[in-house]
Amino acid sequence: MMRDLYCGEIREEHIGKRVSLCGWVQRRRDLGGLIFIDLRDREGIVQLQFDENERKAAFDIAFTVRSEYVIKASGIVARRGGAVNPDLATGALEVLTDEIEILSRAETTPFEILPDSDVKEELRLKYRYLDLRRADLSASIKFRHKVTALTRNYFYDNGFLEIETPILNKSTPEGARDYLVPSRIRKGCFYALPQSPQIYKQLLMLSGFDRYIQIARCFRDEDLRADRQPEFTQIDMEMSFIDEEDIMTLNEGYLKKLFRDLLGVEVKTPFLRMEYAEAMDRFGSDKPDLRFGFELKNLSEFVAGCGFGVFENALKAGGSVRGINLKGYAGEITRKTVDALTAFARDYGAKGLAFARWTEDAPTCSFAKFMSEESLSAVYKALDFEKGDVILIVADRDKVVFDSLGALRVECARRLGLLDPKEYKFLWVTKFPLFEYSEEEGRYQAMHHPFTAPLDEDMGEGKDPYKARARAYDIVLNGCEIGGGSIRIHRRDVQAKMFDALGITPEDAEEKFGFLLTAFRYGAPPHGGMAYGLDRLVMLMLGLPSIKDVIPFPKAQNASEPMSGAPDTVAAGQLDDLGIGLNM
RNA sequence: GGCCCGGUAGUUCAGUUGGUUAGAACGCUAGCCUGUCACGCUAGAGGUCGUGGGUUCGAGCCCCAUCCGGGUCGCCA
Repeated sequence: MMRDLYCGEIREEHIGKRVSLCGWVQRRRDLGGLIFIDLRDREGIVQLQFDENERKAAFDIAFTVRSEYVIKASGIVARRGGAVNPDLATGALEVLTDEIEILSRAETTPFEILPDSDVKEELRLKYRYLDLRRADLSASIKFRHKVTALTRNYFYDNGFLEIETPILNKSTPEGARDYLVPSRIRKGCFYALPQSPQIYKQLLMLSGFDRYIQIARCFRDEDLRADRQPEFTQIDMEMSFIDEEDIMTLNEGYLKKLFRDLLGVEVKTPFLRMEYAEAMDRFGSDKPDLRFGFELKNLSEFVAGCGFGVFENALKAGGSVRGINLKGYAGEITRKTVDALTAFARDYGAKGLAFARWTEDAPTCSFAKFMSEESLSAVYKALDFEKGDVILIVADRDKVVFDSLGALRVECARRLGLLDPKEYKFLWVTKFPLFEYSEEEGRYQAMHHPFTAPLDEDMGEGKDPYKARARAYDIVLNGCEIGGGSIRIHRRDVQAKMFDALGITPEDAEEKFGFLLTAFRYGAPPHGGMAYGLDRLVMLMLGLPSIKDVIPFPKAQNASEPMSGAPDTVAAGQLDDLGIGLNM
């Protein structure tokens, strides 16, 4: 029964040899007394040839074969009698088939199994097993395997141990919503699925496994996006007796090897490093895309008392006025485009967009008439505004200014075709704020997580803890956060201060994280680590628009799985076993 | 929860100002064809225009409601 080799593996060296192949019928071409079948398996396609005059029995079976039938075929490999197909690795060869067995018939599939077929995602997900037969999707899944294999090997070679952490965990309701799993043995109690293996990997450090790696499934019950699934995979690592530099250097080596071996792309190391504050100031984002310019300029000092109410009010409210210059793109960024960009900026909270466009002798400016001439020329000068340019300005709270301008510079680059998916710009963003204020909750929250160590220089007497920066770092690729991590707190007193600053009482801390705090009593090494979003990383490497394209069985936007229908209701008896009653 | 886009044959889509029997391509079925590879030629089958209501002599098209899908903002320590 066993095949001799994969269809896509047949080469010149097999000419004259007899082979047995198994696969799916991609296409049948019936020329009368001659039939060709393209046979497909996971490694590719080869052409089977059936000649009525020479091999009548096989020909008669081939006549009845239809698309997606599963067949076994045997015959002699030969050079093609007709033209070569340059699009196939096997394009100069064919198998003169004398034996064919239909292993399974197939109904007409709901969509054609073609590499470039453009089918609604809903249908693709419902019949995902058919979608996975398509060459482009199956190539992505195979590529993903290569990434995980290389990843394991790289970290194994560097002394890392792969260790599994639990899936059924205690819920620690900081951060994202947990997926909960009811306990039958302890009715009324719930496990939570891990949002990350964070606490367990830290405990592994306390246990002495000083280099840990895991390719870990993680779960977050939040809304989906093109780059966000409720169930996703992290490349998760942790190390002891190291600092930021050690982790960054090791991971630069990893990414360099990953991109060289799997994409043939040489990336320069060390990567550029930029503090969070600089990233925000220059790019309005903590994950700036460095493939293009359009940097933000702070115009606040030039527009104080300028006469334009919108600008002045933003400053009075403690905000800022900032702008970008789309240098030389006045031709492409038309007035109509500016209107579209204004609508775009509104999505990010901006109330409007001040702009100036200079195509003719003098600029067209949306705010010149409200401003003193000195202020206007100061603004133009600060932005280096010249003929051929378009400038866009937002005045608001800093958060809105950064969010909207940060998004605008990327949107403009996208519209101008400046985003080359084959260009890879890596960046470490460092020294994130330790805390961020949540307006919804009315309190400070940990920006990374509550186990992140503060910078030594930001601690101590008289320092405002809420201005402290963290020993946290993100690795950014082309404007996308592909990973992040931090040096962790390994001293109980510092951890206690951290909880105190977060408004978590010692009793709450004990209740939620007591086991970790207790563990710190018995000798904790300095440690830190990071984690990559594997799905995003693979998506970016392949230049694909969605992580669904690199996940075999992804969830749809409503977090359901269209093929199986999960999530679904369960029998009343199952709920009784769990002591659960529904209240809907 | 907000905003944007979409739902017409198995698939991808077109469908004019509201007007005769809703079209095309691919796929499917049958026939012919010995060098195709997106084979070709001929013929054929295939439709709850997402659903419900309304306006109208007449609705795929207009109005209201609703369901489903995608993207995005909020959200995602």
